[in-house]
Amino acid sequence: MNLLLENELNSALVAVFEKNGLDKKFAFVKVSDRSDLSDFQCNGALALAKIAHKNPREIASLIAEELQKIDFIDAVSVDGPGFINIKLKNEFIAQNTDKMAADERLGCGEVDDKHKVVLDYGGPNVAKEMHVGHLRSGVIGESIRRIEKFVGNEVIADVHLGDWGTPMGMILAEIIKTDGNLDKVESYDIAQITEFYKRANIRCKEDETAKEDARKITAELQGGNPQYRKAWQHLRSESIKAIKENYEQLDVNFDLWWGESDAHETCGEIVKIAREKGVSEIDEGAEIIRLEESNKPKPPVIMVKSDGAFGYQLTDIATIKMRYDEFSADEIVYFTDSRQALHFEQVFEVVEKLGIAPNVKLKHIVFGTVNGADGKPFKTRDGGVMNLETLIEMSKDKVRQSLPKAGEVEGYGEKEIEKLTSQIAVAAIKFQDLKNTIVSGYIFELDDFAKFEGKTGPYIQYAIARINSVLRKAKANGINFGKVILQAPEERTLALKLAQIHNVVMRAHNEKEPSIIADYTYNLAQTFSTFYNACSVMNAESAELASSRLTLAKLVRDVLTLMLYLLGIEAPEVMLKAENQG
RNA sequence: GCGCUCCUAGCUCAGCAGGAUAGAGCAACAGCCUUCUAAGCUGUGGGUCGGGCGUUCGAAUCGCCCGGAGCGCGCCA
Repeated sequence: MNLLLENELNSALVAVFEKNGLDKKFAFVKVSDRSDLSDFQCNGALALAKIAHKNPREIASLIAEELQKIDFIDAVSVDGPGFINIKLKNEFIAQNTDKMAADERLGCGEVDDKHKVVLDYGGPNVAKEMHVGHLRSGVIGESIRRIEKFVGNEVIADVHLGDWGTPMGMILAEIIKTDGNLDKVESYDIAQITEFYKRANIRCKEDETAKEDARKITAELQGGNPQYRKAWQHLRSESIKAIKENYEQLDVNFDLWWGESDAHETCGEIVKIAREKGVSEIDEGAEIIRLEESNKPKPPVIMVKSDGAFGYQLTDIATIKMRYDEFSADEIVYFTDSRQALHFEQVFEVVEKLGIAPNVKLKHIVFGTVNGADGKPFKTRDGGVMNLETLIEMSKDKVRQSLPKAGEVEGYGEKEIEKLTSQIAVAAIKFQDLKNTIVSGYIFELDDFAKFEGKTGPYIQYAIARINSVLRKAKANGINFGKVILQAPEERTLALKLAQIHNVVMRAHNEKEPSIIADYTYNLAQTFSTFYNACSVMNAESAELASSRLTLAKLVRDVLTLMLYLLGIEAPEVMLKAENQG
């Protein structure tokens, strides 16, 4: 059950359209583009007129006349070429607001076709430091995970580690080159492991024989060489430990910690299935599957490389089979940047060809890369990428400057201040990322992740903190929650904005686009701030009005808190301020 | 060369199942703290929506062409 104001309007419109023999496909309203003229508008008359070759204003007038009679509608007008502008009665909006306040889901409905969805995001690699390039996938994925759950779907989130490719052979080769053997591997921590990887990476770029060694070791590792396996286990578990720390700080969560290596056995099965179906062939020593090239040229999928190791596409294909077999997933969604678009096109096509996951919806949500000022994927000045840890610390430092020191405020010792710092810093970072539409990517500006004014996470947290403060004061002054009365324009605007929640969540869900929620959340916080400035609770003209405003304020707080939750952001109870601040 | 994505205010971006004066944030400028937290609010200035052609009563939104940017294109993942 959702509490959209549009529902009643739409069904009223359908009745009017049917009565007049008009195609009810166009019988719907949307939030008005002209809030000065109306709350909602219906553009159906324009579309109908085009088809029927009639005067749009005539059709619009016909509809408007019928709408006038409806009791919850305040005013209807036909404007411009044939827009139908509708204003609702205040009492109707107020009642709806009361219902929202009483509803535990705040007026937001669930999806009709609940299903099971596997989300594949994060995708960190063993032995590689997590950097800002890893931010988007994790942050977006976490938000989608929460949205999916909230709308009623069953969700399984898989981090899907990169733990099975040539980089594994590269790092083992590098360690052997340095130590002469793998005896010391288990004493290495993540910093040392990362160092080895960096050196391996440089070496393999310059030295073809080093690359050759790495490939050989990779193939043997995959083949089951016990010595390599044992060393690799250590690299893997050390990496996971470090990765978990990073994700924990950002509140990015997973149900599964699968990796490419977990698909190894299934990879073998896939190769067999492909052979049986006769879709694979040997070409230049590799076992490949050719793809349709009718619409555009596409390289074939290399299942088994000429050295016997599995190609990375095969692990993704095998993983889909596993998710289908083990979880009977209805939908699998991947979140990676646009550079992997072709990869997933190929993978999905092979899955289809082999029939290993029938009726599973496979989606690749492509997002833009995090770019530097030069428009290319972000690199720091020294050519590296900024690691995630540094970014978080930097943002925290900025937050600390605006907070009181531990002990300065009663009840806020070191632990509490540190928690506040992290909540605000993480909000700044995540919101900064999430407010961008997925596809477009963004320019990485270090300062943006430590900004707390304007369209930022802390701005929204601040609005929530102010409401909490009002609620505390109201309680102390004996003001209770009451029925919503819409008197001031700021109250009305706020109530209308609140009523959009269901549509916002559903759109974000359908489009897999958290920025829709981010945008709305900021909008609502802004609308609230205007209301807050104009409509005092404590000094309201009457007790009824004070109670009404209190209900509105609390509802706003609850909606904002829920929206932040869906973005993966926490809302602190208070936002403290350092002495020297404002 | 082929394919994908993109080009909107000084900067970073929304808007794009065609519609009424193209919106935010930042930056700039002018106001607002004996009144519920000024991480806030109010207001001002700023745009030939990359260029052209077309479809349409109507195009930032759809189609084609051109220009510019980024990414990808068989044994890296």
